[in-house]
Amino acid sequence: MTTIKDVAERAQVSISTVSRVLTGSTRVADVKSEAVRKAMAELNYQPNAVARALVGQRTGMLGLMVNSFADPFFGALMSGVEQEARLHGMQVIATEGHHDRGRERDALCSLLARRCDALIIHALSLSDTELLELIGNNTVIVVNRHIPVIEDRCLWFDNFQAGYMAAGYLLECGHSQIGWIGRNEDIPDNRDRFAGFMAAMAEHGLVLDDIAVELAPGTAAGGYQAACRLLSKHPKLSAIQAYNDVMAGGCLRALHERNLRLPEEFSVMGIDDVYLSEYLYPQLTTIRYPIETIGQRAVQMICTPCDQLRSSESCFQPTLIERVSVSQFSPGTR
Amino acid sequence: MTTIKDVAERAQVSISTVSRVLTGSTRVADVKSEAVRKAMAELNYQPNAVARALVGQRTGMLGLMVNSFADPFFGALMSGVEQEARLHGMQVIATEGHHDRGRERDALCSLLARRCDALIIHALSLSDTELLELIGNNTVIVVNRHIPVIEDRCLWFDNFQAGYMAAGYLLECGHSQIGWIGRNEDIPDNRDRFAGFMAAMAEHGLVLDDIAVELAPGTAAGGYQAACRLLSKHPKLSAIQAYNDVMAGGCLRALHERNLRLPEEFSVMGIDDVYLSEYLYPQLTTIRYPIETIGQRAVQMICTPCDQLRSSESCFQPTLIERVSVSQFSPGTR
DNA sequence: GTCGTCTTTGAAAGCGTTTTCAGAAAACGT
DNA sequence: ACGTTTTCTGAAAACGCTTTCAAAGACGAC
Repeated sequence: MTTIKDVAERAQVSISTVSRVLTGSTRVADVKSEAVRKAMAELNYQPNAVARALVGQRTGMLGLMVNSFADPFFGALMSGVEQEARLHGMQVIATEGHHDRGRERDALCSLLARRCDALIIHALSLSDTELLELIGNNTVIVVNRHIPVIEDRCLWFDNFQAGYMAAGYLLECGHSQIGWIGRNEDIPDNRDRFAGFMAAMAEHGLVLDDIAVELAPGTAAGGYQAACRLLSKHPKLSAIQAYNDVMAGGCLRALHERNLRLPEEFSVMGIDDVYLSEYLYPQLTTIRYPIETIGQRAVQMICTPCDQLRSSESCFQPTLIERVSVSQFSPGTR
Repeated sequence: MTTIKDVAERAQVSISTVSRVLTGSTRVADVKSEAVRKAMAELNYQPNAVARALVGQRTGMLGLMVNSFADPFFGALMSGVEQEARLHGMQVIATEGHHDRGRERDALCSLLARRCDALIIHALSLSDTELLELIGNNTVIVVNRHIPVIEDRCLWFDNFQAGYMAAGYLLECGHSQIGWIGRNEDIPDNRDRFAGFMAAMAEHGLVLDDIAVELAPGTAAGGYQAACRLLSKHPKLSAIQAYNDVMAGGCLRALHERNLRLPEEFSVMGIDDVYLSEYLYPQLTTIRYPIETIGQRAVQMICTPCDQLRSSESCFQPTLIERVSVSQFSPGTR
């Protein structure tokens, strides 16, 4: 690799001068500056970002931890982060946490050791305390999580409202026999969405006993299994609300297998609005979780000086995406 | 940030000694080693990876360029890369190329400037020459592309065979009126898959004129549009072969809208076997592109000494994934 | 012609490590 | 008790850059 020294030699100047034309910090005489530029081009010189980071105490790297790269939800998050990062001349360095405490811990340590200028974290398994301890006083934005102590550095989603809105929409469409398919892990997202769902049901005079609930892993297969159980136990159901789009996808399969015409005979609703939901048949009516926007926003919070940052909510609100999978309840169709 | 110097001071030793217990390169007396370890723990010391990289001429970073993080195909690639990288103690640093020459160039330069130990590249827009020029003599694995000059550092997929296999399967199922939905961009993948498709058709005595072909952007929407055109122009079709799963997804929508019972009345086949295809209805029969494996393999090629590397093919072979979307042709069903 | 001011430049220190080198201390053999 | 080997340690150089500092010239004012 050619270094600043090689350039200096070739251009017959000191390395300080080369550095100066590189950073543009100080005026250098046109003759020399030209010579340096020529030498750099001839040697195909590329400044060493590692050395720069060491002396400048700034790596230009943005550490990102997500659960899994393969999950479209995180794909969207990463895309949002990368786009905005590029705008600010930063490079994303990413790790998977895999919903595992040890891995999440390792991943964070690794990012920290690499001296990222800031971290964007989506951690599922670490407790608030552990997380806080790990991040120390590094610049960190926590995504999809509300940790009161560092509320100003969290961006989260109103999961309660999402569940509430979803159920509200189904009720509005005339459904009253609505099943819930949730995750069998006790994570806050699940709790809150279910709580929102229940709140809407309660407002319509429906209480827990009336409601069909099945829990399963948060995968398509899980959604499928839960739907199968739900359908056999509660034949009068006319709609299902799933924890998220992925589970809703599995749910749709179960319904197709029973040869139900969708959405005429049965309605399904998701939450998240991932990439996937447009491809499902019928296209999934869902609640949008603006995860890509949250990714962008996180980077903005990091890269924009506080006073320039248009203040905005840390809690993102859900919006209803009306597609095809939910229809007006028509009794007796089935 | 606490440095090695702080630790040395607290442990009453020189920084050399601290460094030695850190790397484990040389024996140090138990007393001192203990003292150092204690000091490190008390100060919560974490070695600075940047400084290490500078002196060690090794960053432990693996640069990865893909088209888009949000695309499930690349999600799978990234997952494969990250898993294997972690195994080798390397950190992935990722960029999007966005199928844009300028961006791909910038992205590569950025990764190179950061002195990644190796690069894994999926570039769509850069020409072979440009790519070769950019990578210089850095360690690089090129994915999904066959550049003869550096064949030993390429991993690609037998797209011809994939197209051939897909068409072969449809023909085997008794279909003879088969449409092709391809991309309207002239990229090698598309060419090769189509060529394979045509070769299989030719073997069965079908020539170009008999075959319905529609081109569109390589998205679900593109697949949908192409399918609509195809179906209206060629009412006798009983099957469609799509360029990939995503387009096949759009294609399925067009068929659903026509109220065809799938797969009894119409068969659809994809290529890639992305995350998505299991969620489609009916679940997509497709040709598997082992992209995650390719990602792992790329990292192995980088991190494993040549002599230990079980030699294996650079060209990955397709496999048929039989799901539901293709059925035996039964004349008159429709 | 002398002085002060400005511009431009190179030397050198420093960023946080690893590693080489050589010296000190301990252990060993006779 | 004395040389010799071995073990352990600290000083210092190096990695490639940025930035401070001070010196050298250039320039204008008096």
